[in-house]
Amino acid sequence: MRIGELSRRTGVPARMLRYYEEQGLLRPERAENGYRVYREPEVGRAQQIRGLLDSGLTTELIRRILPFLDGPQGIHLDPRCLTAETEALMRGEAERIQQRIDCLARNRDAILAYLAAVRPAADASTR
Amino acid sequence: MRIGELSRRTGVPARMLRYYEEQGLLRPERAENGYRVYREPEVGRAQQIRGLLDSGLTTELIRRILPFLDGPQGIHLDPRCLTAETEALMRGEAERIQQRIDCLARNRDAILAYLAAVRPAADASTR
DNA sequence: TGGAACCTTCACATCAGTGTGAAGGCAAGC
DNA sequence: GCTTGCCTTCACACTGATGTGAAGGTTCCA
Repeated sequence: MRIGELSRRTGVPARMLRYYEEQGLLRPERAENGYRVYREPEVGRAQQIRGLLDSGLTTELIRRILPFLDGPQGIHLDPRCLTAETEALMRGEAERIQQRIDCLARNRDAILAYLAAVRPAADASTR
Repeated sequence: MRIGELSRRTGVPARMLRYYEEQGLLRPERAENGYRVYREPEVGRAQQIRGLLDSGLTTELIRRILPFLDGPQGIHLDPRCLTAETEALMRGEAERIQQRIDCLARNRDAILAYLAAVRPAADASTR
């Protein structure tokens, strides 16, 4: 598929898909006329990148951990490519991601606790 | 305490503390000489703001939900101030925060699953 | 054949968060 | 006193992510 369709299917502006490519996050092939050609897996990939960026990760970090994140089932990288340094990076990043999660969860809970306290019945009725 | 001490205690640069104030996130009092004077609760508050910014929330959003987030125990806002619109905003934000959490958790799991698969023993030994 | 809708690259602009430095006032110790 | 360090405001600059527009090539359909 071309960039327009991927944009429509993911909700990610075409401009951003080009930017992600520029940053080394997506590597679409090219048709003979120069058009970008995306395959099916790029749909999830683009959304994943979007989510991580929204969560405060930088393109630089995403680029480094993305190779290890190929979907729920698959480990697509030869373990021999994993240097001790890279492993340390990944453990550190997992930890920092965890800290973000904890921070967000605390604040989500605070919001929900407030709402539950103010509108005791609403929580059940609106869900 | 003054801005320097708060900065040292929180790890947040003084420049940023001034910026958060400019954005309406912190409201320190002023000494007679014009110096900012922070109280004890601002320590946690500054760290909370930092964490939320790092997690991709904007100062504008933080400013709007912060009044409802006054610590684990306390609801410091009169429920009569909660309009239906504000309540909807908060529910929406709680949901978007949840989406961020889910995204981060998925990727954290992917990282850890990869590491566990590559170094089956390391996970237990390094923790 | 022509127009509509898509694609390309290039470039400039905006926004939030952050860094940094200048110029000057205040406070505490030698 | 003077120096040192902290504080103030103001301002300019950078970075990363994003918006937007220009100028031009491609695809497709009527």
